[in-house]
Amino acid sequence: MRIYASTTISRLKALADPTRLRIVNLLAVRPLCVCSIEQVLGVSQTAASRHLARLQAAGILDSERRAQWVYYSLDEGFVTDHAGLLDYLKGEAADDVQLREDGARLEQHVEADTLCAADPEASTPDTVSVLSLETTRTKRNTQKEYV
Amino acid sequence: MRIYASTTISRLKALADPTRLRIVNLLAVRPLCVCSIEQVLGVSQTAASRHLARLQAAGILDSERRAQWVYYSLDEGFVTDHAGLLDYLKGEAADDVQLREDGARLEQHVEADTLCAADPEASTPDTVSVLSLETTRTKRNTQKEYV
DNA sequence: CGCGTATATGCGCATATCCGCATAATATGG
DNA sequence: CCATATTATGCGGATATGCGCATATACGCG
Repeated sequence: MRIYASTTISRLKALADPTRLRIVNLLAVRPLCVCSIEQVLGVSQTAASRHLARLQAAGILDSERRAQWVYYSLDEGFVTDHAGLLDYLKGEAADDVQLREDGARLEQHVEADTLCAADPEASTPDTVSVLSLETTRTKRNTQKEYV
Repeated sequence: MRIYASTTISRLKALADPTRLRIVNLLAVRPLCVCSIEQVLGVSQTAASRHLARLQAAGILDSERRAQWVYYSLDEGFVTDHAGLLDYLKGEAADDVQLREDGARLEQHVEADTLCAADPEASTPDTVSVLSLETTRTKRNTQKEYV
């Protein structure tokens, strides 16, 4: 197995995949759990999990477990240390049909409140217990008909 | 063979390779012929040619034949349309040991005038004939002892 | 604990990538 | 035309990547 001399390479490699770029495009809007990403992008659970792991290994994403769900978000260090790269990608995304459609689809799900679980941004784990989230949506598959 | 939905992906894929990033790092300084790139980076002729072709296919490099030599340079359109990406890469290069060493080695070759052929920037093909280049260096292998 | 949901991972397969060797293609000069 | 130098490319092998299937793991709940 090859070890890359620079992590610049692993970052670029991580971003050089259509599905992973779509994921970063979504997470630039807001953190999401794995099942939401599956929903919005229409990719398999396996693919979503694997691509997310790859992006996290490259230092691009961070993850936080909350109950059964794992929320992925852009890594804070990545956002600050590689703002130039992120800005470039956002510019490219604005010109890309599929990435724009993904963003629109995400927005629809947010407005219709059809994402699999509560908004992770609404509160930090410290202030509100996971147990108090009554709006939790269950069973990933109940959403699949909407797609 | 897969066709990528967006050329953003092919650009990132092209850059997501250590040797190709080293090549872009050199060509950001000045255009170079294939044999000079071999010299400075210490890579095989095959590898240099293949990586250059990949970068050119992604729209990152441009090439111009002059006599037996093919000079590669950063594509003008790439530099203007993707300045953000290029700037990011330059910033990363400043922090990368190998890329800095490559730059220093290139500078040494330039100052010692040990590159394989005359400076392509000195003149355009229109103003000065190829035949007038007396400083042409020949036989790629004569330089190899210096490495 | 046992069950259901969400996520991660081992495995095999198809394909892509990277490399070196050999050779072809291009260009110059005698 | 022939020899030489530079660059490109066909080929095969080693490795990496992406995917789906099946299964393991983590978590909350009753």
